[in-house]
Amino acid sequence: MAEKKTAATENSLKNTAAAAALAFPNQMMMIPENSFSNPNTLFDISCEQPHHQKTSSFGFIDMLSVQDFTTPSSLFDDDFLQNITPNPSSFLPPPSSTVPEYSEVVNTPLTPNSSSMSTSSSTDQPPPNEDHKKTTQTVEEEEEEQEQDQQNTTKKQLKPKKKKEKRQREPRFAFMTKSEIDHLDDGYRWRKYGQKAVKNSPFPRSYYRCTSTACGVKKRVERSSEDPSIVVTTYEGTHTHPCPITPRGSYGLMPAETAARLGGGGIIGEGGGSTSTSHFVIPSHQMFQQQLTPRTTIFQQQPYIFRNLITPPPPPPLSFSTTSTTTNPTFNPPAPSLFQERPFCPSTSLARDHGLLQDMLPSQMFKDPKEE
DNA sequence: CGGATTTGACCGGCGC
DNA sequence: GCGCCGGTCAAATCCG
Repeated sequence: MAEKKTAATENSLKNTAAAAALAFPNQMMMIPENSFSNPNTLFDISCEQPHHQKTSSFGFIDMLSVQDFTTPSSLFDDDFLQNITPNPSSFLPPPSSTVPEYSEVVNTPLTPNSSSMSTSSSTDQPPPNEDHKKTTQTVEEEEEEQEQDQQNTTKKQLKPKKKKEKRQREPRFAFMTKSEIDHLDDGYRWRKYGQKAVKNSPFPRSYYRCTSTACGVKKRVERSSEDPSIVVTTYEGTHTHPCPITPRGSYGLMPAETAARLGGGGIIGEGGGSTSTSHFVIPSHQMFQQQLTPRTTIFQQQPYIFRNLITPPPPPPLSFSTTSTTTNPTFNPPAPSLFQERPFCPSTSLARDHGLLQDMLPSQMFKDPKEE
């Protein structure tokens, strides 16, 4: 079970990265979490976004569901892939190889401003050496810790935890989305369990948990204090269940399993309940063009992989909440095929994702993070 | 009425 | 040791 979970975790990381890259080609950035407050990094790619932004308005859902791009582009290099998928040839690697939670990948910023992003890092990020320790941890240890962690989590965090052992965190993925909607619908059902005021920010941070039992995936949603139009969504953990999305429209074609591995990623649907959703579609060829623009900046730093997607402010949110790819009045989704063409083949999705991941991000982005 | 949200309290980690 | 802060709990409340 733990093994399964671990593998899933790894896969989620991989898939999420790929999906994010696919979905937000020219908007995606991976940056340290505390760089969220730095709008410059965002504007670097968002404000200057040309007209094509409209067509790049990828929804969160789309991002998570679109995976089957078969592009020859090779934007990922092995470094990154190995960090994300230590065992690229196999998608059932030993759990210890997962450790994406501390995958240390910092991408070389493509923008001048990005330096600010690379310098900052989350406070709870262990030093690289520690990462290594983690990665070299034995499978048993990992599993035990994960189980313990899970138990602690499921039972109650108020319970005394094992000393020494720092609470291990699931891999986290942060998305920055330019949206009026705080809680983007990703196809999963979330229950809000807390809200806290964010220091130095007028906007509170909301805490959500996947409502599915035994699924400990959490996410945090907050707005950038610098740019209120930007929503930072941070996922933590991996779904252990299929996406509960209602089979509406083409989204139903997305393999639930894959969605579940997306660490909060999923497909649009009723899942979010009252929350509105973003929905964007972009043609694959366009995506790849865009992702090659200089404004595409991707940062990764352990233990998180941050993806910043700046999506244009959605029209009336409700217009995005549909699963139909043609409901966006301001944007003509060229490719329902993005979803429909994708074979329902979860078992191969990982391999696909791997390839996608590799294809989606510039190799230079995944060079040695410490080069910064 | 059941599920989701709100919100104040609580806990643990961390820095000083 | 203490205070700050992020994260979580859980009772109260809201809502469909």
